[in-house]
Amino acid sequence: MKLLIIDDEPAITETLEAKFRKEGFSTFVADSAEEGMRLFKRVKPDLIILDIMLPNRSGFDLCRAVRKEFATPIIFVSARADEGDRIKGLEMGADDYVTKPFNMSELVARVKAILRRSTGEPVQDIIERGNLRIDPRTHLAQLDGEPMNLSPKEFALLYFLARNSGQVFTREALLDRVWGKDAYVSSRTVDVHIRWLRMRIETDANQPERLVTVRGIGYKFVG
Amino acid sequence: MKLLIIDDEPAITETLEAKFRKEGFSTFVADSAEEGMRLFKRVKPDLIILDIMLPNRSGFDLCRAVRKEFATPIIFVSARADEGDRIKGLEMGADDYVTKPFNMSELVARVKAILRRSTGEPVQDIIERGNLRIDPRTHLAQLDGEPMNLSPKEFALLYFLARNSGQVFTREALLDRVWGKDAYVSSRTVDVHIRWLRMRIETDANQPERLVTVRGIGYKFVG
DNA sequence: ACCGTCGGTTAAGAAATCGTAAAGGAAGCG
DNA sequence: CGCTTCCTTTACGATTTCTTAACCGACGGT
Repeated sequence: MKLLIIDDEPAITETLEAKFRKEGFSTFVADSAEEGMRLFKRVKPDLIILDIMLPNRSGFDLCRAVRKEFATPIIFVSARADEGDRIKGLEMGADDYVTKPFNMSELVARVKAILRRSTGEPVQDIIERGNLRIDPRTHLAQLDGEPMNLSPKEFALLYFLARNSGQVFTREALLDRVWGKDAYVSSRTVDVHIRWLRMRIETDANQPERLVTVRGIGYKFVG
Repeated sequence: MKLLIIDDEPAITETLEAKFRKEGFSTFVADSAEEGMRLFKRVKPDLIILDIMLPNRSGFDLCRAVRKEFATPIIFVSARADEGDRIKGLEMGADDYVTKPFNMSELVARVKAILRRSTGEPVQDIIERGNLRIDPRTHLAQLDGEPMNLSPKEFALLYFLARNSGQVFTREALLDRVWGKDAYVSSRTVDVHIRWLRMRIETDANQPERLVTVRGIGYKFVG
């Protein structure tokens, strides 16, 4: 299990690193958001422990950047017990929020709980449907073994529909669950993304066999 | 969805049971760890709500025993806001940890969230009537295994009538419940849709056996 | 049998829905 | 700052679906 720790206080990072190594994790440390982003892309950690108060860009920005493409669990760490920050963090998709000074054992327990939840068997990570293979962990989608170059939204939409294969979703439901609950976007936007996906995975985009329209309802993945 | 509640305070279990039954869960109650383990093995619940403070063996032991073999989600409930317990609970594999007194609606929300994550599907809505099969989740209607291509209204009407098989509905009632309360259309519109459905599911459209007219009243589904 | 009402049937026009292309804007990146 | 990629909106046309209206036969009461 790989852990990415992003904090600019050496005292903190050293303590965390020692503790988590003892618990059997591989740890990577960055002392800025930029360095953190670089490391993230390179090592693709299983979880991020992120300090909000960072030089230059705040931790919020990094969280947003990561969440745009990946579902990697993020735990916020902050010196401020500010309730506003807490809410902001959780709204942004953080999986947990811990204020300094924190109990080290508690943090370890929370990390383990989140990892168990996010990597546990109920959620099958890699999805295979016919000649289609989607791996959310590496953010790689393949068609007949050939990597497709999907945009973040395309990927998220295809992954969601393929994961819930057969089930029909209205455009609104897709916006809720792929775009996010608070995305105020025209529902026709879904159509456009569906079209782009069809051009990639359908042999004949006029006779869709995988991404099927259910007239009056929405779309579903078949296969 | 089956819920196993393990707590030795009748006041708590009764409240929980009432609330979750109202939400549509099947509930099973045990007032000790031993009884809880017996019930667990027999009913294989989808989720366990577990009090830590139990006579004889503590809830921790039960959690460990269950987790040795099964991945059933467990929510801990405790009167103590003791940080040590909290950590212990999370470390042991609890999926959540709630301290008494707790907000009932919040607990329901957490239970639903965890179940959604671990099973991915809510309820079984599929209707089967003879050679007819209607699945609203995939929006697929089949006759002898062959998919019929129903329009949205046709699908909704057939699903409603089949679901309330045997019951007669006036055209107005059908408009209310299939078209919607605020639909302002002629009641004869129903006749037309009934005809289209008959042409699809009746062997002899002149002698309807499934979508039967009740003269002077309306229509009913037989089967 | 007669007559009034009810339901069956059909076709045409209206309305809704979807596919598609293209333009503008936002955000990331060097 | 300029470039690129990605996202969203919008408009128009094609197609499907819905509704209405009209006509006709069937049924039931008298």
